Amino acid sequence: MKSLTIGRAARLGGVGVETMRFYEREGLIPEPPRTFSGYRQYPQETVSRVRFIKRAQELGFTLKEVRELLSFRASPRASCRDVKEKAGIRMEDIDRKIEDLRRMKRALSKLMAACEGRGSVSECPILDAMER
Amino acid sequence: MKSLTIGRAARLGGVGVETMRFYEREGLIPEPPRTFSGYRQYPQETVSRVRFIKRAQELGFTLKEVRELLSFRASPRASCRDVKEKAGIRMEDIDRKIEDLRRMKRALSKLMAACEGRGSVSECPILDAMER
DNA sequence: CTTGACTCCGTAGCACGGTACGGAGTATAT
DNA sequence: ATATACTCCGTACCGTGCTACGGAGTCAAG
Repeated sequence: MKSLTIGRAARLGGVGVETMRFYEREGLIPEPPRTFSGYRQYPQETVSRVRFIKRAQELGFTLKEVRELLSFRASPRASCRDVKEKAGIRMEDIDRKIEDLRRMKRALSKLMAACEGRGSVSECPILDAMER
Repeated sequence: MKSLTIGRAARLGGVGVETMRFYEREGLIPEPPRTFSGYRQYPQETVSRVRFIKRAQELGFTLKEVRELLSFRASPRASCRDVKEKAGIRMEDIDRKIEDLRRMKRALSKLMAACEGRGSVSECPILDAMER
């Protein structure tokens, strides 16, 4: 099992070098051992961990939540239910966000439909609707 | 037409005093005249401007975009079409965001469905899916 | 006239997730 | 041997939209 330099680990994890160091500062990946000259030596495991983080982000989890998920993973006391609960919170948040965006979309498309797209701004129904 | 202190204008605009000063720094509202002792004296107009900003935000516009909309409003060279164009960009962005969220939602609900919600984390399908 | 609410200013901080800088030392390929 | 690429560290900065602080001065009501 050979270890990886930060650059290689970053490439394999799909992030930048600075992001690796950022994750370390944030406690998302453990501090790796160092070479004699101070270079970080990452085990393969850290690469999967970085990918875990990225995948969780794609599902909408914040880094704070990712930290929790990671701590669940580490603790044998944690149950599947804890994870599902977090996922449920995520879901609700996603639903809320979708709803907000739909509202915006409806309002905006109504305004856009009212706007012919010609004439001066002084008669623009879009701006008009916002003015008052 | 009497002028308003920052506190009154803020209340009427539905924002905080600090927000008024922030908007001024950001060039979103004009610098008002001052009293002898340095107090800002806002015309009613500024209140509508603040409300304009708030409404545009509700439609998903960033403050940067709001600045553009405001400059359209000010310039007689700008046309309704410019505004509609910005609104179109907003729409596309909203659609993209909704799509992203839907993707997350789909993925997440699939994972949640696979998870019974009991047992140890070591067998949690949600975490499993993220690990690799 | 006093009290309390308001205002002034500049600067700093928050959350979020990174990104960049710069000067030094180290590793690697040729 | 040398050129090039990589790594180290601390700190500062990005964008987004505010929010907070603190000490001093001012205004309005009673």
